[in-house]
Amino acid sequence: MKANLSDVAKEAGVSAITVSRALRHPDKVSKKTLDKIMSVVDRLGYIPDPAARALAVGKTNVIGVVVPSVTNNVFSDVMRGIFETSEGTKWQIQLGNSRYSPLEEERLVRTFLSQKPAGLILSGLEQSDATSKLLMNADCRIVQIMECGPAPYDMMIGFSHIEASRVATRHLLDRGYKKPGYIAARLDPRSQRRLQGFEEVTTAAELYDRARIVTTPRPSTVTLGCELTADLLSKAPDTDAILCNNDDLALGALFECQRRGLNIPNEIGICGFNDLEMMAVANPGISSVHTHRLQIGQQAMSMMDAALTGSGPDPSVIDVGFDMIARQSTNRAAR
Amino acid sequence: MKANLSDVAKEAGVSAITVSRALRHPDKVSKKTLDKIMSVVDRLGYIPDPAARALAVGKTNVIGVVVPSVTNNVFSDVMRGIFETSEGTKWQIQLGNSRYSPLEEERLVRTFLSQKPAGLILSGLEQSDATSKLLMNADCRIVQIMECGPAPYDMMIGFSHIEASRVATRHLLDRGYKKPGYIAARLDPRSQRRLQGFEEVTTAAELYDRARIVTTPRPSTVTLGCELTADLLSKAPDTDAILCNNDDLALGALFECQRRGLNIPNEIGICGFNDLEMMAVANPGISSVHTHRLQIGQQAMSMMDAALTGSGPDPSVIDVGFDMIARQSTNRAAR
DNA sequence: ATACAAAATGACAGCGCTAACATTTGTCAA
DNA sequence: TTGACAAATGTTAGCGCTGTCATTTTGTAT
Repeated sequence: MKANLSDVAKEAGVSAITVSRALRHPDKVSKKTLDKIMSVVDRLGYIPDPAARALAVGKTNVIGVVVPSVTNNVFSDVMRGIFETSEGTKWQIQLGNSRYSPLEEERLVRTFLSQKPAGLILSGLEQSDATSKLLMNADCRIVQIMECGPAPYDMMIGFSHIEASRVATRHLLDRGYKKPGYIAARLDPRSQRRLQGFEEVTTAAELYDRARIVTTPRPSTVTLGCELTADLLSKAPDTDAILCNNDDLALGALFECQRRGLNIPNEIGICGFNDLEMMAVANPGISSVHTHRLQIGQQAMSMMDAALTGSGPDPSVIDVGFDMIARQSTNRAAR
Repeated sequence: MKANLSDVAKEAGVSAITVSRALRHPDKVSKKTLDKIMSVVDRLGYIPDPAARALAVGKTNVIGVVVPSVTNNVFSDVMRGIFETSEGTKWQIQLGNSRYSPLEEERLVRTFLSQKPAGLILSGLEQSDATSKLLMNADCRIVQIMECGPAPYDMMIGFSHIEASRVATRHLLDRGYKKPGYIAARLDPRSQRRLQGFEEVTTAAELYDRARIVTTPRPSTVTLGCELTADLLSKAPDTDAILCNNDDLALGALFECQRRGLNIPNEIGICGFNDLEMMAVANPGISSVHTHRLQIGQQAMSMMDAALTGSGPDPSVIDVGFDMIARQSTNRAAR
């Protein structure tokens, strides 16, 4: 039923290898035979078998992508960028969900590597030792995404989370908030660095108070944002600003404060992280650190493509930065 | 460097096929040789080459999943269910993003089929003619998700969107709203059926008004919810309830109405669709039709697994239903 | 017309694995 | 002890493709 190379070859009156060449290196085949072969390919609906090709070449067109979550808005934007940019290229995206587990990540990397992928896209700087070893010896290109840091395996694109949260914290202090708190869910390494930035800056300003930091290992949701805010306000009722580890929590904080009749931004300021689209239209608009998630996905994929096709330079490490977006929720009246 | 079957075989003092059997059909190999082989496999860190296996067997362990969006909350929940449930099985998920384009879907199905997948998971009832033909002749199991309808290719899991929106519309009428409007973005087939349900019920109640239906092909966002609401209220200012095609739009509607100082639910009622987690904690809580997205993903995957491993019955079509969740946003005071 | 290089095409082997069949080994009853 | 049968293991071939090298064809300069 399904045609293979030699079927096409027979039909076109050439040898199999010529058909292979026509498909892979059209410039190595005369115009005339190329045309004939292509017409036969069309007529027979021939589609090359990727497994056979992979076996012969020892490489696939697969690019493995490991993300810690498929539901998190941040990663879905990144994924969208990757998918978008991969379209029209020969690269085939294969997605793995590590669920924030280094062990699961290791398993995924192992599985991906066994498929002889052309490339691997991973999140973050730190991997388990075993994963690191696998990656160092891996015979494929690697892009680490989301963060920027020293010693990439290969290529890297992201931004400094600690610097971003320093900027957000300073923003709160600049606006005159004196008792800022911090709420965070599921502390992955990036969240930890963000918390660290907050601690640094508040400590330097002598405004650090351990009681105003509320965290939980549970996954982040808007509902959890409400709960953590309630927690924070019961432990430290005089808190006058909340820096949220992400925007889900920030929206929850907003809802919770509204319910309590707290005036935002005067009685309490709220600042999120990531700047999800909805932050701009909430009431009041929520200040947030805008992160270039889509761009990270897009550029990760185009770096990968450039590296694999050998086209263009190899920028290797890109810091896409971030933007502090100040909105109503931290726009405290001068006092 | 990397060990293959015959390396293992040599080391274990058996033939290659015995190693293959030890790995694939351990019961066909004596306990003694099995142990020996396994220890060599461990020692050499042998990992089978999936491409070679695929070529020999003419089938892979890949299950192709085509979703229309990777950012939409609905599909990220479904994806999560699929990934979760695939863990621990031998099935390898391969994700494709059709971006709501039937042509892109066709391309993806074609690509997936060329890889001889074990199964395919697709969204919705309708595919392009070409896609349909591919699927009917496909040598793999198929699960259609999100909707329930007649004539599945193979298996199916979802719910009736038209019935769900009928119920939501009746809910609004039951609560005494007399001038309900409808807002929708990107009208995929499921959204269209939801709109249809709204039209049916309002027409039957003699409350249908074309001017109260505002749609746009743009992708759905909270911001767009604000805009569509503004549109609706400018075209038909006396609208007293908004049924939103999804929860992003509903949240946008809430924000917009708040900004206009409209009392929710008394001056205007708002009802969403999907019941995202945040609906419950918004102010006021937003009524919504709860859909079992995670469950759809999970069950789609377990149906697939059962069908492929031949274990368990073959329920073929499952309607997971939906639940109308009434909250404050439609709780109009009796008048 | 001849020589020669370059372009186009082909023959062959092999990537790593497994299905199908073939052979050996083990077990048990007569 | 022998034969019959089952269990365990092995041999062979081939899945569909492409790299390498060999051969043929074409184009060009003399």
